[in-house]
Amino acid sequence: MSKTYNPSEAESKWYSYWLDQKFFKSQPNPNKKPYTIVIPPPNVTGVLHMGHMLNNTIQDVLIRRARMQGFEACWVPGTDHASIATEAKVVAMLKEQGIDKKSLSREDFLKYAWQWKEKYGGIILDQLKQLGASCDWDRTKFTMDPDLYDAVIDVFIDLYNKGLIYKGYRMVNWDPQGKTALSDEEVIHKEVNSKLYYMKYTVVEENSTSNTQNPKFIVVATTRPETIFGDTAVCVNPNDERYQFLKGKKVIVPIVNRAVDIIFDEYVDMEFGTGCLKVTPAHDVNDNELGKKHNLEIIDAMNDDGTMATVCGPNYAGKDRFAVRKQIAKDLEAAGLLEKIEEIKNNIGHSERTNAVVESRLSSQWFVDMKKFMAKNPQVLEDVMNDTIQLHPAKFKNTYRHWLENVKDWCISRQLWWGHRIPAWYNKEGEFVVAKTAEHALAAFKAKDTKYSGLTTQDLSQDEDVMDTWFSSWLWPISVFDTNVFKGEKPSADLDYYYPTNTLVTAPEILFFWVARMIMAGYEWKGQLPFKDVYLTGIVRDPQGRKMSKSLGNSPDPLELINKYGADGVRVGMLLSSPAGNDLLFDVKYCEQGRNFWNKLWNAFRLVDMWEIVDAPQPAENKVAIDWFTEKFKAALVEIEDNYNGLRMSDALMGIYKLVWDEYCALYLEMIKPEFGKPIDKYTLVETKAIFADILKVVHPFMPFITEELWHELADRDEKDSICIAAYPSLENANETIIKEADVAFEVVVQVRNLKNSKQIPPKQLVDLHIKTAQNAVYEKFGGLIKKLAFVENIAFVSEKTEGAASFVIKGDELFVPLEGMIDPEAEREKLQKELEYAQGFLKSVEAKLSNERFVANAKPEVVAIERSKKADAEAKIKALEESLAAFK
RNA sequence: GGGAGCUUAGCUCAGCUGGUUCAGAGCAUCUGCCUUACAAGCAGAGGGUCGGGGGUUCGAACCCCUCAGCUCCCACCA
Repeated sequence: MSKTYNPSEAESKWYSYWLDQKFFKSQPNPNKKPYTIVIPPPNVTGVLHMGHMLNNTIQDVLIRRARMQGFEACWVPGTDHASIATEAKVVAMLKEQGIDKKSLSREDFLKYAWQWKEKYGGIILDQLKQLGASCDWDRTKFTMDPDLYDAVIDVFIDLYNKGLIYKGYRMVNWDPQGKTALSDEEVIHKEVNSKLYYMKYTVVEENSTSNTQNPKFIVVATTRPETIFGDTAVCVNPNDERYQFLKGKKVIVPIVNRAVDIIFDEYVDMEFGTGCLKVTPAHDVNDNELGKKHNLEIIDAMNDDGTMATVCGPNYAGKDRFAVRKQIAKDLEAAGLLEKIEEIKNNIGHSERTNAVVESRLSSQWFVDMKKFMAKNPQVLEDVMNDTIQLHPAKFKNTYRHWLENVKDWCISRQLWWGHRIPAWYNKEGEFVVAKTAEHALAAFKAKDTKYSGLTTQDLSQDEDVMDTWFSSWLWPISVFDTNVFKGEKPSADLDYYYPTNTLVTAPEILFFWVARMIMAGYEWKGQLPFKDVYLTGIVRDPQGRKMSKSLGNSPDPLELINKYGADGVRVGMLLSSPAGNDLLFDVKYCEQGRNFWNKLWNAFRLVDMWEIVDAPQPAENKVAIDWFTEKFKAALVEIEDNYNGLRMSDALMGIYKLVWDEYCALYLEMIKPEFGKPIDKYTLVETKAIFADILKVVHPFMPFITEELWHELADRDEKDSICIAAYPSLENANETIIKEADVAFEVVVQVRNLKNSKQIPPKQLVDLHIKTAQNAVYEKFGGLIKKLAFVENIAFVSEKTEGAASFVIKGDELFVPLEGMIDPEAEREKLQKELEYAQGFLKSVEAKLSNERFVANAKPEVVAIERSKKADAEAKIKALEESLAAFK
């Protein structure tokens, strides 16, 4: 009864074994170099999706390989509190229970939020375990753990004290659904179909006696008629001939019936719309700039939830902005003040998290002064540009630079409760100090001025807002190891040892959100870069190239995939098609291929496992097979290593795949395989198992479970002897000679097999092989293997062409397979003739090159030498072919 | 509107500074095999004038120009 492999059983068995044995646990070890990865913390309440699968498989492959290579491998897991996303989920959950967030106190709301976090938090980490992720789980961190929370507060205070954080009343991106400010990076611009409304503004004539019967209008085009309540001017270009008559005039804003000034500014594009721009300083960034320049009044016409403000009057106040847009259009039409509506396409900002249409809104927010910050930390840009920090693929360097060179101040306050609360304290007059606690704040007030001497902590209230999630994640590579360093203390032993980390694996979408800012934080608080390599993964798409999304339902459930193909199969499936930085079109067929791969490995083991040992000398061809494979293995390993070093994970995997499938299974095992039921010599079996063990090691980072299973099947091992801590095979240069010789032998095998195939001779039917060559040695050395692989009975060296034989030419050697009666001489002749013509054509092109003086003079000597040897080879081949052919004449 | 990148076999992609192996890999396809490790397999085979055009060079998938198509990022034109 042959053994079978059950992936799910093996996966749970070996994963708990690894945990029990603490193989993933890491501590600073002065005798080893560290290899560190910090996980991009997934949302604490998230569930595993295909992007995580890809991302974490890559990290696990890297970390497992490093561990086997003798590094002190440390992969730190954790989760992110995801302020706005989590708060939105909790609000939705409460709503389902009939609870309105507004009815809750901050404390009560946070209680619910924490309950939610306890319930759903960490599910995703358990899912990662099913994938085989070898994280040091004892180091699991959460961005709102007390110490990490503290670190964020310390950082805020530190930056404030350094003058790098300021509070400002400014135009910010406002999410009316989340009712919070957003940073520029959280606004996604999408092209949408909009309407351009042409509205008539009546021109006020100074001389009121002039014809009121026939008032003059100017027409203003806008996509946002609902903001007319905030209009405080109409602007035209001073060079616009059409509107010169408006100088010093006022116009009446329709519906609102307010007279506003005409202002002139070159900002206005004469080509767009009518060349008249309504200016709404409270609701548009540009209008706001114009407002400042021309000293305009600011009228805020909208509430924080996107409904219209009371200033809009009873007909509109309290109604949603989009409803009012339509209503205004109607009302304008009714009043005869709407000239036309035009369909246009324009870009509208949407909230990254809630997808609500973002408003520009004036409000009081906290900002990080990025220009100052960058001036202080020029390495943030330099070290990426000079590859001290390497981005993979490198094309992202440009993107990175462009962003940094145009970086805007970072709005870090969010009008939410779930997050790190801003450590600013206000007195009743609204004056504030930044301090860690109310007590500190009180002291700070008192230190500022004696007029605060009567103040008590009761008089102080803390800022209601929390910070942008990324304001905690940017500390991640430091804060998972040490949080006191932000207080200005000496770095902990952990931080000193593990930092900087080695490789960060993440998505290009968060290059600015996260990667760039981690680099900033790294220099600011540790004086050092946070990682050396950044591997930017692509987006996982479906086979049609569409982004995987819940609404399309085109995303497979990762856990179902694991169930079906085994974690090993899915890991391989993810990486088979995933060059760094390119999107990958995911198809389950890759998982199938992955499953077939581990199945292949398993069957190879079954074969090796069933052989009985015989006490006999080792056959010569087995020795040759072992020698050959040993060199082949070295050569493959060098190539695989090179791919790893360039973080070309798919290429590394493909190298391993071919090593296992083509070289080890299809060739090596077939070479040494005894006849069915026959035993094998001891030496060969021992060697074969040793080779197998080395192969398992190389495969292990990609397929950890089955390799662990086979590691233990292959030999008796005690419980400390796991493949995940076994020493990775060392790199050695291969002896290319034997590899090249073997390639000639394999060419013979293929030719013989092909011959049988084309003549419909059963593959296992024995044939003879005659070889006409000047160099017998190679054929003698590999003769045994040729016989075995090609089912050849006798090999004879001949000096003349064999009659009645099929023939082929390899290099300058002629080979014959006598097949009396099965040969069509005419067909043979034609085949040889064709080959001859090809070879002659080839020779001609080589000769043309060599006879070109400029080639010989200009080309590198190596290149010329190569051409010369090509010429010699071609000539030898032609000679052999001609001889073969001559026999037919 | 600015910037980056892509176009190589039916599909997904390699091809590092122009010159062995330069036209490749995996999958798919076709042919023949249920040969006791594996049909989730074995043995073979076919398939591309490297998006079009022009140029530089002894030599171009690779460098330059140009045209066409696609993708992504950034950006406040109502």
